[in-house]
Amino acid sequence: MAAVLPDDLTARARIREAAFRRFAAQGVAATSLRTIAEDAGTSAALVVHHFGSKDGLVRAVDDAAVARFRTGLEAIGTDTNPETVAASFGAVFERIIGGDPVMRAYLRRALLQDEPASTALLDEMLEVTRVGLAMLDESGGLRPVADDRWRPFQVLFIALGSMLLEPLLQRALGGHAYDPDVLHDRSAANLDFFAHGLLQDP
Amino acid sequence: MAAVLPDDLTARARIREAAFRRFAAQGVAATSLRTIAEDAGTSAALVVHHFGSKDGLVRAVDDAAVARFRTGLEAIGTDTNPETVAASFGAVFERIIGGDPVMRAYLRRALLQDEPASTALLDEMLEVTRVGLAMLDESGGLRPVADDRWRPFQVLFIALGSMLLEPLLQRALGGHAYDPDVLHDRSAANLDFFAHGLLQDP
DNA sequence: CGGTGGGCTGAACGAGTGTTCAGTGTCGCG
DNA sequence: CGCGACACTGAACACTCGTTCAGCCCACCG
Repeated sequence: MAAVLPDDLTARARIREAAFRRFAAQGVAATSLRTIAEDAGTSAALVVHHFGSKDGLVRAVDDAAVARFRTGLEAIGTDTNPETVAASFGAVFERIIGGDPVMRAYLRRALLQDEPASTALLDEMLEVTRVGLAMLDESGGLRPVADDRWRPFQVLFIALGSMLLEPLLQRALGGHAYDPDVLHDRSAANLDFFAHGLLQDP
Repeated sequence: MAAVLPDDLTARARIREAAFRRFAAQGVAATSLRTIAEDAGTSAALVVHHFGSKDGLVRAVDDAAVARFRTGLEAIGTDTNPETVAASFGAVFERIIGGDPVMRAYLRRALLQDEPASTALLDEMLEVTRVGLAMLDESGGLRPVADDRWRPFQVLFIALGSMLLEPLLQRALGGHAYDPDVLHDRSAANLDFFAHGLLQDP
């Protein structure tokens, strides 16, 4: 069951893309070079020829994924309107990865490991969240709390939760968790949650 | 570097425990039967003798983990005081797994897969969350919202986020994310978040 | 034209995998 | 005591893994 990949890519690019998909779907350890080679329509030896070793391939795939993610992040980073920032908090990462199931699966696996690439990605997300919160704070949009260390994490958990537990959502919703309609509803609910919390005022 | 395991367990139990730790730390695919056997102080053949196959061992480890988790859950499930339920929302799962780093790592990996055991665990967590929310709602503690489908997930994401991203927290905090003091502060912050949200009232 | 170099291959290697198997020791029961 | 049942072992099996290597093809350059 070879994955269908565009023919108009170099073999090197086809290999990297095939590896990206396999790593996302089943993890690095469970994916053999021969499987990747078959997906890419080449031989295992060519994989080594281009990337030196399996580790080299893993690094190349990681780098490409990080770069792809950063590009999406920069496109959003130009948005400095506090109100929009607040409204899109829950949707920021989802806008980047909402349309890319393979990327979501890849991130899901990457976030669990403590390899350099994963570490960098996570720290970056946390930083973006902190910057956004700081902007919101300057404009007086944030409710003061006794201990503000946890706010970035709370925001991040809500934003990433639907990605990390996508399979659970899929099951519980009985449909695609990243369907545009579903995503829209969820973002609205998250914004409401950020604004007022869950509990009744006493 | 064989892991230190109690001598007063049957070989079968030692094997299961060693497998539990290895699976949690490095995943199933990256763990060989010989490594597990060495940790348990026995031979690879004995692993097969007791569990039939590696798959059988995986299933046994999964079952044991699920059982252990359920036991913790039942101990909490008897608590029906609405106020306590609200106060402990963020800490419910953390109280079960807060003192057990191996269990946390195991869950972290398990939640990503869609094997039966992982699926059952997650669905169970979601169900517990729903029941807790329903109790809270009956006592009038929940703020009415337009779309309440997402509430259980929001609660679950906050509760599970610190476990799923424990390595990130560890890095960002510069200390143990499940240190009792840290855990206490985080639970308080989460309760505040649930109560009032993050944003300033207009 | 010959030559050079890079993309690319199949076959092979050694290491490690899960699993099988014949056989050893050691209990408890009739 | 004898005997079956059971826990347990080392050696071997077939297989897959990542990696190596000699060599093929073909575009490009002098």
